[in-house]
Amino acid sequence: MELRLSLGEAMADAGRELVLGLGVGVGVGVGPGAAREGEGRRDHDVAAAARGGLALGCGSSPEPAMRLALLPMVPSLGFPWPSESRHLEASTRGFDVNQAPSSGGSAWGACAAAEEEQEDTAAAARAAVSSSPNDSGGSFPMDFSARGASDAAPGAGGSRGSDEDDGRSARKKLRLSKEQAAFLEESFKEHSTLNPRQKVALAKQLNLRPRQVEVWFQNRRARTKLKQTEVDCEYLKRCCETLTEENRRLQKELAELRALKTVHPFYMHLPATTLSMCPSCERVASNSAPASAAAPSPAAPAPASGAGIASPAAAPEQHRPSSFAALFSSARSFPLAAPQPQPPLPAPSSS
DNA sequence: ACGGCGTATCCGTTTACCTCA
DNA sequence: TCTGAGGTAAACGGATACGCC
Repeated sequence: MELRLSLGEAMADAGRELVLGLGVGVGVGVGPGAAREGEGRRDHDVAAAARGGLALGCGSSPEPAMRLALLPMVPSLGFPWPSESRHLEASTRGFDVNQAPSSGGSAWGACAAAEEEQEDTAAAARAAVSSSPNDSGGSFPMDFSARGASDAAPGAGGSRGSDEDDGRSARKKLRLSKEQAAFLEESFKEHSTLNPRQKVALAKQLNLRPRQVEVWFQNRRARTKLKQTEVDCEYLKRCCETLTEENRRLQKELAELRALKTVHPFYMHLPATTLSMCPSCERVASNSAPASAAAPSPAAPAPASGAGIASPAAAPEQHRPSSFAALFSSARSFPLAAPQPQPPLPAPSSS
């Protein structure tokens, strides 16, 4: 597995909240399935992923064993978004992959008035744009004029409006001004999807075509998803490394124990009460019952076909592990992230 | 129930624009 | 100063889902 990771600077600096409950078999559900909400539309999948939440499910577990909230939680700005079932609550969002533009006011507060008047807003946007061509947004915040807006304006109004609508053959790609981008970013932080009214209102506010706003949000969602995928890859990479290290440690321990058994084959046939506990068993016992040192060891022999985790509740009265099965059955009780130091091999008792 | 239509989003791709060596 | 490579982001077209009639 080769993973290349390139986290954005904002992501690298972002405050992160890592909630782990990782099982061994890491099944990955990023966005879809892991955070599906209700209707089962793809919109929700991406939106859920865009919220910065990662759910890693472990196989059969019905609920995600791990939730990764890697992006900073941005306080709600209280924009007046219309409540729709497909829209997500603002409190759960917080992605700001690129930057968090500092905007003094509410983007949607500024748009609210524009949203009220809904009649033929596309035509109004056209008129607004045509009034300020090639102005690189010098009159922010209330007058957004894109560079080269005059080129983009004629196609306003129609979904999938193309530059060829006005007879031009080559599409002219205009760069949004910093102010426009910041405004869109603010809006996106509040809601990652737009309904038609919001789109038109934003377009009018920014002197852009609704199609441009739509495309910007689409691309923005794609960027968020890409960043989230990179973060997911990084986490899975760390998981893989941890598990590899754990596997390596267990293999080494197994080899040592086999060697021990070969040197002293009679070791296994001695009565349990005459055996001295090997360091690994000591470790298992201490991990399983740290609070009750005087209590019988819970590291009882586990069935070979068990789930691999010795259950203290299921363990009958046992004094000491009489075989190495307890060791193997309890291996999973070790915390993955904190490999245990390797104790030296016990000097085999010759008595 | 089924199909047609309009509209929405997502995805992959193209391409204009920008930066830098 | 010019130029080409590479990156970024706007825009496009197709696929698909959903609601309405």
